[in-house]
Amino acid sequence: MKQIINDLIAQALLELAQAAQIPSELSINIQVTPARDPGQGDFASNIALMLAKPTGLAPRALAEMIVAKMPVLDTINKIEVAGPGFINFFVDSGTSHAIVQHVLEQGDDFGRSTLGQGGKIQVEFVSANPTGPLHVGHGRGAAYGATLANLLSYVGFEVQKEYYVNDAGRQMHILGTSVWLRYLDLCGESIDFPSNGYQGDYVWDIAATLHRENAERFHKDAAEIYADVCEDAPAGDKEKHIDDLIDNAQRLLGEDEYRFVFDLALNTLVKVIRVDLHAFGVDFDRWFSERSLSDEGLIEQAIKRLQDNGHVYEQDGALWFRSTDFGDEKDRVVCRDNGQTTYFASDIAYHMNKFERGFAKVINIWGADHHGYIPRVKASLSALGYDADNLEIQLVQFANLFEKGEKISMSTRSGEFVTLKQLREDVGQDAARFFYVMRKAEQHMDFDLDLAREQSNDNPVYYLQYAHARICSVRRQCEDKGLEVDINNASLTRLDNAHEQALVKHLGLFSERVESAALRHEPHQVVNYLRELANQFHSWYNAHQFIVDDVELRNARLALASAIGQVLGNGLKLMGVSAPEKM
RNA sequence: GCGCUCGUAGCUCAGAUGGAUAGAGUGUUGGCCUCCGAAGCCAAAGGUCGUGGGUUCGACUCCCGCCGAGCGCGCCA
Repeated sequence: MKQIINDLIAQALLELAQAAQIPSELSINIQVTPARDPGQGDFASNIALMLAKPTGLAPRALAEMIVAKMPVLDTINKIEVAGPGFINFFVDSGTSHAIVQHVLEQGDDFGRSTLGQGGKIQVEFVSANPTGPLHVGHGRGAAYGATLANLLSYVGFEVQKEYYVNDAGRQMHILGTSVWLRYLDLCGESIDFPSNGYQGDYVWDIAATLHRENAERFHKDAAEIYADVCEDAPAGDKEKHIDDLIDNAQRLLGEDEYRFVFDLALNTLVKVIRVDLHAFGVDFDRWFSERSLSDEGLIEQAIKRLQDNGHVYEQDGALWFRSTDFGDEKDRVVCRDNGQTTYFASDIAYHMNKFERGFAKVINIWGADHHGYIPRVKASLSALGYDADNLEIQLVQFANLFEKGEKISMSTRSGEFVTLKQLREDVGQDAARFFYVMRKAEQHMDFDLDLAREQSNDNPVYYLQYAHARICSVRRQCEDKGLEVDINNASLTRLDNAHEQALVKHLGLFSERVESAALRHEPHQVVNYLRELANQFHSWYNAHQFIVDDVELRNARLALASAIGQVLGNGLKLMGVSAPEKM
């Protein structure tokens, strides 16, 4: 309908141009928006306001001219000029009502589109270091990423969901060494656990498994372990302290044995994370190992390609990528003076690999604390010869947790955090998923745990689910009463009160809203749409009886109700939220 | 100091490419179940859109200054 109106305006403008009443070469961007008020019809365009200046005509006069040139269509009852020069379109109710039939016919596919034309798009999200279980801070990215992937898929993209596993690097070594030290404790050694080690209970669990299955295999003497180790904080340097311990662990155990402990810790936690996410309704198509990049020589390849393109120089014994040539604020080291490549070098190789895999678009969902990292990654893509615009980095702000009115400070290192699993068990899967995507990603969000726990029945998600359950209940009532119900051939023109007309109009906006939410990466748009739909439904429900003696009217109302239920279900499914038939 | 994300009702938040009278939820106050599910509906109240300028027919939206919040600014990951 919107497109039809768009065409109408375009045609009218063309005729006006041909009649030389307006200049012919105008850059026009016709805007047709859903009207906000029934008195303003169904759709409105501000075209006359926008063209007032370039044509030198008064907005209202121009609007009248445009309207006069518009062909008469039987799908549009009335076109009028209002306000400062808006053109309002009143769509024939029979035409509007067709949407109800359309929804019922399309069913679960209503709202789908081919907008993406099968374009390959990758969404990488969560990608938390496997140094501990996921906590509530990771939940937002998980829920958001999964929903965004659903949306993109729904509008016709071929979407691949990926988790980048940081299985190389210092943090993982600290974890491996933490596990080993706990293991030594279980072996009876007296261990002064490093302040910078990972202190969560899960570290003990992994150490216990290591001890149970391997007995004394990795047992070394505490005196040797602490030989030549820098003193821990507060007297010494806690960073140096842990690094020395890692060095000793590698030396005493040897490469293979050290790797065994390291991999046990890594694999255990990756599995914990995968199971947690699955329970949260979030599944990935691929878990990409950071370590595989160096194993397969991709980091070398990436650096060589940068060198070949002339974007690398040597200084102070290190290799630098001249990212300032591409807008970064300073150049970045890719290979240290000790010969080791940096984390950034891995990331360059990783992103190169993403595009080598043929993705037309790559979306990274990052915590907002990584925003300073964006320019250098984009710079590296440009330097490698890719269009950096095909990498879209979506930042997600942290959710501040509040409990008993106080902000909870969390730290993976200290083991003090609320896990995603705990949250899910507290407030329920549906509420947790819904809560996270209710708000715009860039918006700072307060997450009141007490409220989420104690008032979970007041969570907005129930408002939507309740509407769906009510609709199902009405259908059950009809069955119980043995009433004749034929929603597929209903006389939809009987839907003539204000509530019904508003609902019909709102149903017609779903597809467009889903597309907008997908392209703009804003799942909350769907949430808001559904809340409005549920609200209109509840109002209608309270104002009118559905199960009436008039069969024709009853069928019409049940058809509309069913269509609403269908759209609610489709929308909730996109967010990973269930649409219960009973509550 | 520089950069990024923000600042909208008591609180939590919506307000796409600038458009008509800035909206929900929650909280407060008052109504609605002999009637399809009251986890609902209706009504009232609540605002200098952080602030000061600018751009124009029109600014919550765009530009600049300032105030305030969070986060970044390593040969860490």
